[in-house]
Order: sequence, then structure tokens, then C-alpha cells
Amino acid sequence: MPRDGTSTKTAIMDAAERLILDRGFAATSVDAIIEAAGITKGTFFYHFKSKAELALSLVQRFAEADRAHLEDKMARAETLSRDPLQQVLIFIGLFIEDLVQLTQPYPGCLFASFCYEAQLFDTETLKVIDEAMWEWRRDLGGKFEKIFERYPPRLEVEARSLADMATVAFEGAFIVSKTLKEPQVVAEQLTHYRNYVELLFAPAES
Amino acid sequence: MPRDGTSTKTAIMDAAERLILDRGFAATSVDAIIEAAGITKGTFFYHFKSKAELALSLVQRFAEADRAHLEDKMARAETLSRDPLQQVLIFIGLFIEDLVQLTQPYPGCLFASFCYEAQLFDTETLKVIDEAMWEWRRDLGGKFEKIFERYPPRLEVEARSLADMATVAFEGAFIVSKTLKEPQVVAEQLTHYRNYVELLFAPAES
DNA sequence: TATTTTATACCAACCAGTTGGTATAAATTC
DNA sequence: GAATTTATACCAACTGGTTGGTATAAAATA
Repeated sequence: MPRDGTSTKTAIMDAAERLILDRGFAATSVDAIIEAAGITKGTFFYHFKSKAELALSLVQRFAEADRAHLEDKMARAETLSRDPLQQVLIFIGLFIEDLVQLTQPYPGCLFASFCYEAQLFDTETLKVIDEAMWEWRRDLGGKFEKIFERYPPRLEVEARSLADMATVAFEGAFIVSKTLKEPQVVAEQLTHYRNYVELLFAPAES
Repeated sequence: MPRDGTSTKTAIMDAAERLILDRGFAATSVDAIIEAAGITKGTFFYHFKSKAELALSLVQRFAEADRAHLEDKMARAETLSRDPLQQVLIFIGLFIEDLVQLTQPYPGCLFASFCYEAQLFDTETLKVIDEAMWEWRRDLGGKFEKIFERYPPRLEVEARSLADMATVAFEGAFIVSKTLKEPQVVAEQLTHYRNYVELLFAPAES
């Protein structure tokens, strides 16, 4: 352990993640990582037996954080309302609350980064990403199924596809935000997603 | 020119683009490109003075194709209706028509790929991507401005942000489609986008 | 004293890019 | 119209530098 109490392994992963979101995995050399983390090569390979193992660790950590966000915000939404529609609207709102705080363009998503370099990674690493996306489908898709039982949607839509739209809003907005260097894009697009859900299930005016 | 009439330069760019969408730019070696294109290294560097120049050419070609899609489909939509709302709905519908034909997951967008490796490219290359995104904002955003003049939106939204949502739907859906290997996701998400526009500007039921 | 980290040296494989040259066909000269 | 030049397209072999990864011995930490 380094003097300051933080784990060296975490420092390596933090440095690597930041570099990867800027330059991609292939272009992020081990030399660049150890320089950014302020350690030496021996230390890197003491903690990770290969660069591929670092990729797996990074994607596992990212998936855990992702899962934590999903479960935490869904749990909070469920305490605030019993109505599945309100729960989903609150759920999306909790993300928006966080995202409007952004002052710099969102650094991006490791899943999207790895997605466009997919051929570099082994099946185990790719499976972690795949499963993380499926978890949103199951959890959020399940909520939409429940909404369908109570509210007839104004248009014919699939629960799974509505759940996918959350991932789409995040991933798409990250790319626009990064490219145009505009932090507000992500919150804006999540707001459109919430608006859509609201309009889809709003009771017909009379 | 090779005897078969197809341009060698185009063959190089086609091979490179396919490889880059699978493995990223950094991991796509010139050796891999020339093998896929069936040429030698000398030929590659006869057509492109560097790998960076290839990146610029690729992104320029992609931007031109992107612009062509935007202008062509917008022009077709304008011939089919004079109402800006109907034009936008038809415009999105024309993309959906193309995308429902997909039998394999969409190969991805070069802009998104380069976005997650942005540090590797010079300002000229990045500017091409930036300008392509701004063109959607201007053209589609302008349409939404016109819609606002005629139809009051049910919720407070910005024209620019609604235009961004098209890019977001594409880019986000590409990532989900690629990751889960499901071709239908892109058309589905574009349909949600069209639904949203429809619901936003639908006349209040009475 | 077992674990973690530093420092330095090293390697085979791979990388982008260069070299010196060939083949061909159209344009130019005589 | 034969000889020469120019321009385009291509190639096999090579170069210097970078890559991920290893080795080792000593030092610092817990």
C-alpha cells in the first residue's frame, strides 16, 4: 500500500480508465498508464498479470458501479411512489438531477469505448458488458411491463425497447456531449426520454 | 487504376473502415489494412502519405455520405408534404424504412469510433466530425423551429435539443445493436424518436 | 518476515513509414 | 510512326522506434 492509504491498484485503474476514454484501449500503452499513475512497470505487472486482465478488471468495476446506480436509484424511486409509472419517471429524474450538475462534457462510457474496439477483447470481458446491458433491460423493462398493466400506451411499443431507450439516451448523449464539448446534452436527452414516457402513458385528455 | 475498374484507394478505405469499426483506429495496423485490401505497403503509402491522412479521408467520406443522407431524405420529405411537422415525421420514417431491412447488427458509426479515440486525431479530422453534427443541428433544428411556429409543443423543449435527439438515437442504438448483436434495435429507437415528435406536437384531444 | 514497490535492463514482435525499383500506357518529341 | 519522356500505379525489402511483457536485485512498507 502506498503511503496515502489509497490502493495502488485503484490508482492504476483510475489512470487507465481516464486515458482509455480519451484515446481508446489499444492506444493506451502500459507505459502511459504507469506514468499517469506515478508507479513503475514492475508494480503494474505485480497487480495485473497482463493488459487484458486490466481490461477485465476495469469493465467489471464499471459494471458494478453501473449496477449500483441502477439499483440505488430504482430503490429510491420505489420508496417515493407505489405507481410503476411514477417510479420510472422519478428513476429517470434522479439521473437528470446528477447530470445537470455537470460542468465539463461527460468523460464517456467504458462500455461504448470497448464496443468500438470489441475485437481486442476476450469473450469474458465482452460478456460483462453484455450482461450489464441485459440488467437494464430486465429491471427497467420489468417496470414498463407493470406500467402496461395499469396504463394503456398511446402508441404500440415494447417494454424491452423502452428500457433500451434509456441506454440509448445515455450512450448517444455521451457521444454528442464529447464531440461538441457540451456538458448539458446528457441531461437534456434524459429529459426527452422522461418526456416521452410521460406522454406515452398520459391519460387521454377529455 | 487496377484493371477491374474499381479504385485501389476506395478498396483501401473500404477495408480500413470495416476493420476500424471492429477494432478501433489505433489497433488497425497498416499491415492489416493492406492484407484485407489485397495490396502492398508501398501502394498504401502511394495513396496516403500517412495513416493520419487515411483517417482524414475516411472521416471526410463518411461525412459526405452522412450529408447526402440528410439532404436527400429531407428533400424527399419536402416533396411529400408542405407541413414542417409532417416533413420531419416523413424524414425520420425514411431512415426507419432503410433500417428495418437490416439483417445484421449495424456495423457502427465512424464518428462514434473516432470520438472514443479523439486524442489520436488532429484538429482538422475532428473538425470534420464536429461540423457534420452541427449540420444536423442546423437543418433538423431549423425544421423544429418552423414546427414551433405552427404547433405549440405539449412540453417545453428546445429545437436544437430535439435535433440532437436524432443523432443520439442513431449513436446510442448503434452501440446497443453492436453490443447485443441485435439488428432491429436501430429501427426501434428511431421509431421511438418519431413517436416522441408525434406526441409532442399532437393537437390536444378534446 | 511477507508483501509491496522501485529501478533498470532487457527482449521478441510489431509498428508506421521509407527506399529503390518495376510495369504500363499515354503524351511528347524527332 | 518510331523513340523517348512523363505520370501513374504498384511492390518487396528494409529501418528505427514502440509495444507488452519479463527478469532481477534492492529497498521500503505493514
